[in-house]
Amino acid sequence: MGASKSASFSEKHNELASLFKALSHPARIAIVEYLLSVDTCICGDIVNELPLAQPTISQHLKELKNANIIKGSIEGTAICYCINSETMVKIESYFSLISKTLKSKCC
Amino acid sequence: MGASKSASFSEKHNELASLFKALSHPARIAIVEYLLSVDTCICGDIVNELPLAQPTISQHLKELKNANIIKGSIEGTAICYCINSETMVKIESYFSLISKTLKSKCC
DNA sequence: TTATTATATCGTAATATTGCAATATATAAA
DNA sequence: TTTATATATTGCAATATTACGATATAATAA
Repeated sequence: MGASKSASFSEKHNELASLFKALSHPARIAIVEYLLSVDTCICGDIVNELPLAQPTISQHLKELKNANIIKGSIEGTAICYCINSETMVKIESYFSLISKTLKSKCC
Repeated sequence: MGASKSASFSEKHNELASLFKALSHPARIAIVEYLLSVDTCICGDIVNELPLAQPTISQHLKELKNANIIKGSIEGTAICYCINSETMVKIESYFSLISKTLKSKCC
């Protein structure tokens, strides 16, 4: 058989994996970095920033939103996306803990 | 068509995406956390720690090694794996920078 | 109401990932 | 050398992801 024995793993491990999966595509990294680079959150022009068709970008945005990496709110005809800093801080803390744990080790 | 327009994205975005892809499976998160939890790097028993067959785990270990998340060295019959702290620090720095950037923003 | 514009959803083809049985490889022990 | 043990590789079936044309939805403008 193949694919997805996720039920065999802990909730925590599955959640972390989902979070990283959302960041595991160059288009989604590019979206995150684009949102970081603009000053405001009015971002109706993501489609013009990436070499992908509109439905594809819409799909990537949906995945980032489902993973709580970005937030979107309706702003007239456009939708205004921005980064969810809570999630970013959460990931930062995770790796900070890992670094700390590693410092008290042999390797 | 489908899958992988990675050539359209920057080297940096592709590298980051690969790194997160390596962490995007619960089994691989479980491996990383197991390696963190043991004191030494002598880790010939990863197979017994996870609900997956030996070839599957071997494959996951290979992916983590390719992404520089873990290091492995031959230790007699067994192979001794441990976390590559350099990579972990690198990821931590990336999210630290993101957090900092977000602090100087409106949202 | 009828465009126009921005975004989402559906359907589907191409491709990638996951998991494992079978098998190969390599080292150590007998 | 033979056997036992640990890990890697191969091949393949099941499943998931990616990309996009076509189309739907929703809000504003004319």
